[in-house]
Amino acid sequence: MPDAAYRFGEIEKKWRDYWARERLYEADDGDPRPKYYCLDMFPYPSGSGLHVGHWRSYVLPDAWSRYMLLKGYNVLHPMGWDAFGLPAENDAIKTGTHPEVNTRRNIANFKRQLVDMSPMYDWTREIDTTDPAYYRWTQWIFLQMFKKGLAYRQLMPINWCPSCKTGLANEEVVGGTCERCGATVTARDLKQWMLRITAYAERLLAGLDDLDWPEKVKTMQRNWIGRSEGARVRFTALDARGGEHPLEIFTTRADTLFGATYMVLAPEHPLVPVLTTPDRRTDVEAYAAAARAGAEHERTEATQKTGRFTGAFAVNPVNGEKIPIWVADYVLMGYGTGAIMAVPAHDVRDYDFATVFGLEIREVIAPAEGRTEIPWVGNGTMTASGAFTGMRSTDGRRAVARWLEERGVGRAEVQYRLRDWIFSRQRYWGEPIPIIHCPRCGEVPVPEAELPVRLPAVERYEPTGTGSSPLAAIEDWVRVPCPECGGSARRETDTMPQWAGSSWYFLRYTSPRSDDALLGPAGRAWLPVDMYVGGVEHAILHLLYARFFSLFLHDIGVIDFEEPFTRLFNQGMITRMASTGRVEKMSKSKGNTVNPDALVASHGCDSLRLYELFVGPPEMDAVWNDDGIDGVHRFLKRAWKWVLDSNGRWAEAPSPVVASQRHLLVKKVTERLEAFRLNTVVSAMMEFINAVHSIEERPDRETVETFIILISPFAPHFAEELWERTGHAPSVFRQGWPDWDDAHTVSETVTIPVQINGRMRGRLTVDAGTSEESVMEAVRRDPAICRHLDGKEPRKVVYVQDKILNLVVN
RNA sequence: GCUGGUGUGGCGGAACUGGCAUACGCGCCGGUCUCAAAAACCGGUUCUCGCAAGGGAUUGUGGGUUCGAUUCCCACCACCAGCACCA
Repeated sequence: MPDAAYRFGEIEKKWRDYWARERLYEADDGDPRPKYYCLDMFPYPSGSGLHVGHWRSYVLPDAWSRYMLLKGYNVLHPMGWDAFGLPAENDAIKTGTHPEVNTRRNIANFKRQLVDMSPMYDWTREIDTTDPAYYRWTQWIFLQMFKKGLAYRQLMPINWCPSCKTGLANEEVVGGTCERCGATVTARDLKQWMLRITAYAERLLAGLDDLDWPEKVKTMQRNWIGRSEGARVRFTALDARGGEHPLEIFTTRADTLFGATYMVLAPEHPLVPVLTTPDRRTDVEAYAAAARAGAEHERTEATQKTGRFTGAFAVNPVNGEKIPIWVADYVLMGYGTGAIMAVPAHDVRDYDFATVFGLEIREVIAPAEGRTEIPWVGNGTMTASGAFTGMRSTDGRRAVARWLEERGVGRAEVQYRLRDWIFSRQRYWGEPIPIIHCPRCGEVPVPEAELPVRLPAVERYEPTGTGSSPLAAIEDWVRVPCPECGGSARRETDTMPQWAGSSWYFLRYTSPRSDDALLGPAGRAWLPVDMYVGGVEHAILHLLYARFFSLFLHDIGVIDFEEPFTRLFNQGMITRMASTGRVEKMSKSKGNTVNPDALVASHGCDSLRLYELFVGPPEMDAVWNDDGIDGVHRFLKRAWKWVLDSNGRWAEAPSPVVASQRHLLVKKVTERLEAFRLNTVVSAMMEFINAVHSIEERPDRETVETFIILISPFAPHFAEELWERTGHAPSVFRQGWPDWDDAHTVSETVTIPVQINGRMRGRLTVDAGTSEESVMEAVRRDPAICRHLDGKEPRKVVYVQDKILNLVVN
């Protein structure tokens, strides 16, 4: 007599061992079934381990992968470690433990916790970005970019985090603070490695159109790339001695060129020292120096416009007018040409500036009918604009650009907000940049055969703070012969940012042990990724970089597609009600985490998996409820009992009610799963158990089998155990996903709500397909409904067969 | 300011294509079992008037379309997220 109790602890261990032994999750390169690649964003293996919020992001793709497996796909569902990064390094500084030791320990702990979830990861394909066999290829990609001129070194004013003592990418600066540590970012001039992502701006933008991604993420990327169409216009600036200097600006509003009443240079603009007149030099230089010292965000947060007049003037090419040249920090060197023409009548920022300094405001666009605001930034009709007067501003923009081009003083141009990617980090725990600096040959790539350039052992992990990484102190590592001339040369000591390894890891899972190529021969068939699941916090950074790497690898023939992630799904976060009554993100730093280990012990892995799905719509944030898991646990116990109570004593055939419940369940679960409405999948199964429970008849074998297969992606151990106990050989995951027949999902009688003047007044149970006349007949025989008619005849009868009857009376 | 999202019971949420609002779960109330408690199981639970039968109200607010609106349209409010002097 088998044990009737639901002993989840024993069951879960039994099947986890079985699946591992049977290698159920290993994806076979040669499998003839159609492939399906379902990818989770791989984690940074932090020391603090997993909380129930992390679980959520892994349970959904796992349930989806198991569903695809049951649908007959050859599923690849891998996992790995994004293990370079500052926490391990900071820990090394504090404790002296080598980051590698630390990282390995954290990975082991993280993996143990992940295994507790019973995801169907193919662990034979596990990768680790800090493994030299892996980062060899990260370095290889860098070298290919270097050879194509896409990686270059430049002295740049960069974002510098004084706490992390390293430069940051623009993408890593959030509201003027360091994304990692929250310190205020300052500006600093350093020679930096850059990746020319801007060369791909147009393709990164265009590629978004066809992706099955959340619109929100696509919009964020579009905004980040920030394409604007406009014109480059050459003014002529005059210095104090009458010398002429071309001064180029970018504008999206060439139609307002006649309204330019002054010009503004960014404080860093090279013409500032050239143009400033001697009497103003001290003042202007002080202003420019102060502006440059402040970080960019300080400039953008200032409410009051500031600036200085250089004393110089420029000539407007359309009318020969001389207008004053100012310096102001509201113009940024990093966008366009670092100089603008100012049209205060039609630009809010120029208007604010002109108001502060009393500069001329000249209207050249007549606003739309009836509007009188100044500044008017919309379209309108051009006025006081020479030959262009009377044109609509949209046409005028093109006309002016053409006019400028004909005279060689301008042309139409597209600008992007996107800037090149600052790729240098002055830290230890990252991929060494594989370049050698030779005094004779310059920047020489490390020969590919010598990759990887391994991280050397160091004694001190502290960043120097001087702008060099700790690697600079290892003389015998730094000093190498030049690969080209053999003379003495020095290694590059900067390392790559954490984003480097994650920009291409999804490729490597497909052929993780390939030694002679980034992508092995079996790899291509798995790609691209069919479903990518992860948090929306990577909407810009990681996803843009990964797309950039993919475009590049496509162009050099490594892969044969341009977009790596066909479909993207963003999970919501798990939040928790704080004592203040506010909802906060669940995180270690907030101290509000819920530990899954305890819940696995008390309720079981399957209950927790189910609750992670049931907690709310997957794309939205969800508030964790400590008692919520009790509900799904009770459901599992009821379902368990329902199956085993009739085990071996099945009904010959299902009653019509049970049959219809079964087909309805398959339909609901399948449709809701396809729509990613996982919370409602769980409730559909609960409703089913409630329904068959109240029917109080023994189920037939097929109904029970169907239920077990349907629940298996969500509660795999539970399903596998019941599958075995009901007399099947494992595994339930080798079964096919059941079908439903619509003929069974509709019942023979229907209950029709009866409304009178739109208000619910009763219900009628009739045969499906009953005619209007018969229904009206039934209404007349029903006194409870008739009394609401007040003895009157309906003025209008609306009858939707099998749906509703609405009677309109006056 | 711009862009995107969200507003439904005490709480998380459900509602296919315009057709019974509040499924499912939590919590709460009552019951069974127990010396007792927990667990488990059974029943109830939008608000409101009413002893009841029954009535009325209700999907952020105000309008509109419709026999009928959580769903479509217009205007507004609140909250959340991202971006923000990008010329």
